[in-house]
Amino acid sequence: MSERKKRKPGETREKLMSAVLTLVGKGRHFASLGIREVTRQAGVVPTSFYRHFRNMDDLGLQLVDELGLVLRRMMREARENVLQADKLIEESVGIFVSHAQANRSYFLFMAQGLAGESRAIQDGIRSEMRYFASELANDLRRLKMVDHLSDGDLDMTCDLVVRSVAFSLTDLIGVSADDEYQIEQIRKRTCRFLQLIFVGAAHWDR
Amino acid sequence: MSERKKRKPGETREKLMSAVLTLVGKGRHFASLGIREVTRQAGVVPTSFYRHFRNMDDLGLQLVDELGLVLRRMMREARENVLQADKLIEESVGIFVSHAQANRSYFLFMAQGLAGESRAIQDGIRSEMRYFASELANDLRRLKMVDHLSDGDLDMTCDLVVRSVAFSLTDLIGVSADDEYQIEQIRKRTCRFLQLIFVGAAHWDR
DNA sequence: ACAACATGTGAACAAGTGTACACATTAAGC
DNA sequence: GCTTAATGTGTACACTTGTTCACATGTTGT
Repeated sequence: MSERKKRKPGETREKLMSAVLTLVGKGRHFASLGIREVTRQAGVVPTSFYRHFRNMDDLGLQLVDELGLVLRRMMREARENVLQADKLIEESVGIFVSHAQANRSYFLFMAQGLAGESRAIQDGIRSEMRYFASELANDLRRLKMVDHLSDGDLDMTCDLVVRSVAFSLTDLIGVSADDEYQIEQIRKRTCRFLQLIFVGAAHWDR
Repeated sequence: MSERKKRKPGETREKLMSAVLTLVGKGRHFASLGIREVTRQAGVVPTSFYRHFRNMDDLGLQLVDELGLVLRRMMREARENVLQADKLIEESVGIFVSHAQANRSYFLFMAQGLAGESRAIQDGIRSEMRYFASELANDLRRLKMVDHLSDGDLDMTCDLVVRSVAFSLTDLIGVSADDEYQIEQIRKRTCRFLQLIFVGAAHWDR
């Protein structure tokens, strides 16, 4: 295979997907976007859309896949940086918040998709959250922090943790991306939520 | 004032608002609805819309107000029926789930609005949730169940409770309205979440 | 070099959109 | 009963929408 010429393959595809993210980042809702609007934002003729996607839901599903990559990157960074257990929550939530800012549009899209119009996208995002929760359960087991919990109870706990963190996305929506004070408040509150949950888990028995 | 004739005042207004709820109940997202589509569903000519609302966001805001009434009715029913404290969680979650089924469209609209396109609607729904959480805190204080918690910690706990219940709305979206088994699963899981949170609150200190 | 293919483009269409205006009907107040 | 305001209706206009088609261009494999 030789080196690529002027136009990289899949360049328009990327432009279309990031056009959606741009519009979502500007406050638009995915469900209200049309093909023409997206192609216009991407600087491409409407017909090009069909070269890469069958319809908007198709594009949304591929965005969910990219979202999965973003989440995995975040998870890896958390695993590398959270070494000692005592600051586990603070570190993890901090990494989450900074990723949510760096990839704001992806997380906005995620928050929208959970109650969005496309069932397939809903399921995709829910599936990503389940995977995330199960990985979290694995990590907690490995760190020997939850030996007294049954597998089912640990899964439930991690599910609740992931949900609580995900819900804080709706808080982040409400503040402008550079309002450091408000973001710090959200970060602290999310930490307290998780601490409360882990205190509950530590005293859970039945 | 005399009795009303054929056309009740505000009849079209109601028809428009419930037309939106009908469409949302069918799986559509509020952000993707247009004036013409709503008036068509309501069996009304497009121009009538402007007699009652300035635009779709205006209608959405008035729907948030009605949602507030629905939530208050639910709260009243919970207060009447939850007498003994030992079954507090089961009873409350049960009442929530049954209300969420009876007013499915309202709660779908609520779940959508949290990450919706209109900032005003987002804020409205968040405000309803805050009110709900503060009322819950009052009740718990009155029942003498949380004497060891400071006001701030109690507020946080109730906030987390309300969020967890609200998040289960996104679960209810995913199942058809008559899938009793799945709904029962969601009910049980939500109960466990709340139990875990309350165990955490019972052992919370600092 | 040439065929096969993937990708981008412009014009075109029918259908749907938001909104304004003038007009009809009804309800309420004097 | 008459006036006034509120509410519903039909028409119209300028745009936007999704989608198709025929065609141009560039890339790849042989």
